[in-house]
Amino acid sequence: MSNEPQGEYLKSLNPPQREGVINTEGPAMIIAGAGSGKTRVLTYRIAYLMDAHDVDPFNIMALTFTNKAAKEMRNRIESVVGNDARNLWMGTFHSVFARILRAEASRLGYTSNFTIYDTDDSKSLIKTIVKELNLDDKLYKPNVVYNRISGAKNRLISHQEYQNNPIYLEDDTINMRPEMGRIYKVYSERCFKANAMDFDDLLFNTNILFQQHADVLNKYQHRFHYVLIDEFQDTNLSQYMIAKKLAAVNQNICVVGDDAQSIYAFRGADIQNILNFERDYPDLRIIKLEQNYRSTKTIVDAANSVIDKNKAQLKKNVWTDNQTGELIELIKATSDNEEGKLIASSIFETKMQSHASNKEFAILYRTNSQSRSMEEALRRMNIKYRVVGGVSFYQRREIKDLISYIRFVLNHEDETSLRRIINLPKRGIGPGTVEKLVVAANDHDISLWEVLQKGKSFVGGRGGAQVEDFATLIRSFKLTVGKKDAYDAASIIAKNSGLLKDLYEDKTVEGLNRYENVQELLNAIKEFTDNPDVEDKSLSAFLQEVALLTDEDRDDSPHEAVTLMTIHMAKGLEFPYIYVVGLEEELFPSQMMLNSRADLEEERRLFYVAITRAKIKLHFSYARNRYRFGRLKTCEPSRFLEDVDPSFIRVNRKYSSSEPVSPSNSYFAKNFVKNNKPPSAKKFTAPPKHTPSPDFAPSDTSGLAEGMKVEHPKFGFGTVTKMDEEGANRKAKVDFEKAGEKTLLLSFAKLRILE
DNA sequence: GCCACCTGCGTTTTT
DNA sequence: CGCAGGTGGC
Repeated sequence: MSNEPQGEYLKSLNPPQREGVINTEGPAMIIAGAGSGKTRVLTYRIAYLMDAHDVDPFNIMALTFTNKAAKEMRNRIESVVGNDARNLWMGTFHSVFARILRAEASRLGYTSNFTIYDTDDSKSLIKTIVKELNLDDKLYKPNVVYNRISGAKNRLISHQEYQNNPIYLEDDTINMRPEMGRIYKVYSERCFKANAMDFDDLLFNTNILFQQHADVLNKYQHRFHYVLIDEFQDTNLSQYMIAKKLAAVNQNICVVGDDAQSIYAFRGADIQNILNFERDYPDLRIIKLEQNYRSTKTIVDAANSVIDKNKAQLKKNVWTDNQTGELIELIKATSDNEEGKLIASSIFETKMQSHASNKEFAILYRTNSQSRSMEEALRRMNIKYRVVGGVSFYQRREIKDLISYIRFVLNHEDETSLRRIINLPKRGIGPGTVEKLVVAANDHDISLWEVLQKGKSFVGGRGGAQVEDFATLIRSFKLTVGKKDAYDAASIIAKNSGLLKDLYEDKTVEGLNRYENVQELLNAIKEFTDNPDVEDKSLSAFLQEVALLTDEDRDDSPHEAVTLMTIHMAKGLEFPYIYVVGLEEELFPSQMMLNSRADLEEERRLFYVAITRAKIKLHFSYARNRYRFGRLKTCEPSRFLEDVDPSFIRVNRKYSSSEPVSPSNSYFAKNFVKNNKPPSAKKFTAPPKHTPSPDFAPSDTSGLAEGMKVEHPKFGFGTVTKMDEEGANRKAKVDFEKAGEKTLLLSFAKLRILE
C-alpha cells in the first residue's frame, strides 16, 4: 500500500468502496462485512478529503478503539498524503477526549494535570471505599461495583441520577446491594478530590463539558468539520453522544462498522447505536461493503452459515470471488494437552507442505488460560511462538509502582497513587496511618497534600514525623521535575525513592526481572526525551502519553513466530492459517454466556470473528477432557460446531483421536496427564524401538553442543559428535548406543539433554 | 508492622 | 492450577 501515486488509489476500489470514499458530505454509515476493505475505505476517505477537497487535517477527527488501529490508520494515510497526516486528530476515543479535557479542565473544576485511573486504580479505590463505609466486601466486590458504576457512566447516568432512579434502586435491592448508589457517589467525589478521572470519566466528563459549556462545544463543533468513527458497533452511548454533538453543526459524520462483529456488549457497547443512527440522521447514506477479499469461499460461506443462526442482525450478503480453497479441518483430541500436540503437529506439517512460515499461523482461543497447553506443545516441537495479551507491561507491579510515584509527584492529591507508594519501600507508615490521613483530609475538607505536610498534627508518635519526611521527599522530587527532563527526573525518582535499591537487592529470578522491567521503563522514557518530534520533554508530558498506552508500542516479540491470542485480541487481524481451539460447551460458548439469547448471540459473533480471521485455511479443534480449575473435566463439543454447515468441515483422521474416551473407563485419561505421554501419540510417531524414560521430556536444544549426552524417544541414548548449520536447518550428528549414527534436524527432533 | 501460611475463587476485556 | 487476600504467629 506504500508509494501509491496520488489519485490512483481511487481506481483500486470497487464501486461501493469508491462510494464510501468520495461521498464525503453529510452523514454516512458504512456497513462493512469482514474482510471487505473497511480500513481501506476509511483511510482513503480521509486521504481523499485532504487530497481532493483540500481539507485541513486539523479539521478532521477520526476515532478508533485501539491505539494500534489509530497508529496503523495514520501510517496508511501518510503513505497516500504524506506528512500532513500527522496533524489529523486521530486516536482512540479516550486519548482524543483526554486531550480536550486537559485543555478545558478548569471548566469542570479539574486542573490540566489530572491523573487518569486505570481499571486497577479504580478497583482499589472502590475497595477502600467499601471498607470505609463498613459494607460487606463479599457482596460489594470491586469487580461487581466497578462494572455497575462503569455501566451507569457509559449510559450517562450520574451518581445523582442513579440514586434517584427507581429502576437502578430496585435492581440493586433485588441483588441485595442497596448501597450501590452511595458507593457510586462517594467514588465520584473521591476521584474528583484526587483530581483524577477513570477511563469512563474521560467520556462521561466530555459529555458534561459539552452539555454545560455551550461555548466550548461550539468551538469544537466548528473545529471538526469531519468526524469519522471506526468499529462503530463497539461504541457505547457515552461515545455516541459525544460524536453526535460534535457533528451537529456540520453533519459530516461517517461511521464504519459491522454488527456481526460486535463482541464488546459486555463493556457497554450498544448495537442500538446503529439503529439510533438511522433514526437520528434521516437523510443518512448507507453503504454496504459485501465483497470479501480476505478468505476462501469455503471460509466465507462457513462464516455466513454461522452468523445466519443469529436473529438480531442487519441483513447483508458477504460473498467472495476468491478460490473455494480447502475444507475446514476438525481436530478431535482426548485432552487439552493432546489438543496442543495435535495442533503443533498440524502446524508443523502445514509448514512443510505449504512452505509456510511461522508468522502465517495464529492459534485463537476463548480464554487466556488455554495458551498453556499450546505453548508447551509448540515448545516441544521447537516452533517459535508469541503470546499476545496477558498481563500488560504497564500493569506490572514494579512499573505501576514507579508510575505511581511519578503521578503523585505531579498530582499531590492522587489518593490511589499515594496509598501505593507511601510505604514503598517500607517507611513504617502502615494502613492505619494512611487511613487517618485520608479521613482527616475528607472530614475537614482540606487537601490531602496539606495533611501530609502537617503529618504530626494528624498522626501521633513516630508516624507523624515519617509522614512529614515522605512529604519532604516528594517536595524534592517536585523541584527536580521542574528542572530536569523526563528521563533525568524519572531516574532520580526511581533511585532516591528507594524503589530501585529494593529491587536490586532482591536476587531472586522475579526480582531480577522486575529490576530489568523498571530499567526498561526508564529506557522508554529516554526514548521519549530523545525523540526530536517531542516538543515538551517534561515528565508530565510523558505521563500523559503513557496513561492511555497499552502494550502496542512495545511489541518486541519475535516476528517469525506463531501467534497465540484470544479471539477478542484477534479482531481486525488476519492470518493465512487459523486454528480455533477449545470448541467445547461451557468454554466456547463460555458458561457465563448461556443465560440469555443476547449473550449467546454475542458469543456466536465472537465465533464468527474467529472464523473470518482466516485467509487460506481454517482448523477447529476440541478436547474431550480438559483441566479446568485444576480438575480434569469431560467436555462436550461446542454447539457452534453444529452451526457451521457440515459440508464445509471434514474430520482430520490423522490428527484426531478416534476414540472418545471418558475419564472413568480410560487408562490414559487418568494417567497420561501425569506423564505427558498419551498412548495415542503412537499414531503419529513410529513405534519406538527404544522405550523412553518415564520422565522423558524434550529439552530446549538451543544450547546443544558436541560431546553432550542425549536421549531420543526412538533411537535411545547417544552422544553428540557434530553440530552443523544454524537457524531452521540446525542439525546435530548423534552417535546412538544402539541405533548408530544419525543426523537430526533440531527443529524437528525431540531430544532430552542428559548432561 | 511484617511475614508465612492457608483458603477460596475464577475464566472474555479495545481504554 | 495460580493468584490474591485474610489470618495468625512473631
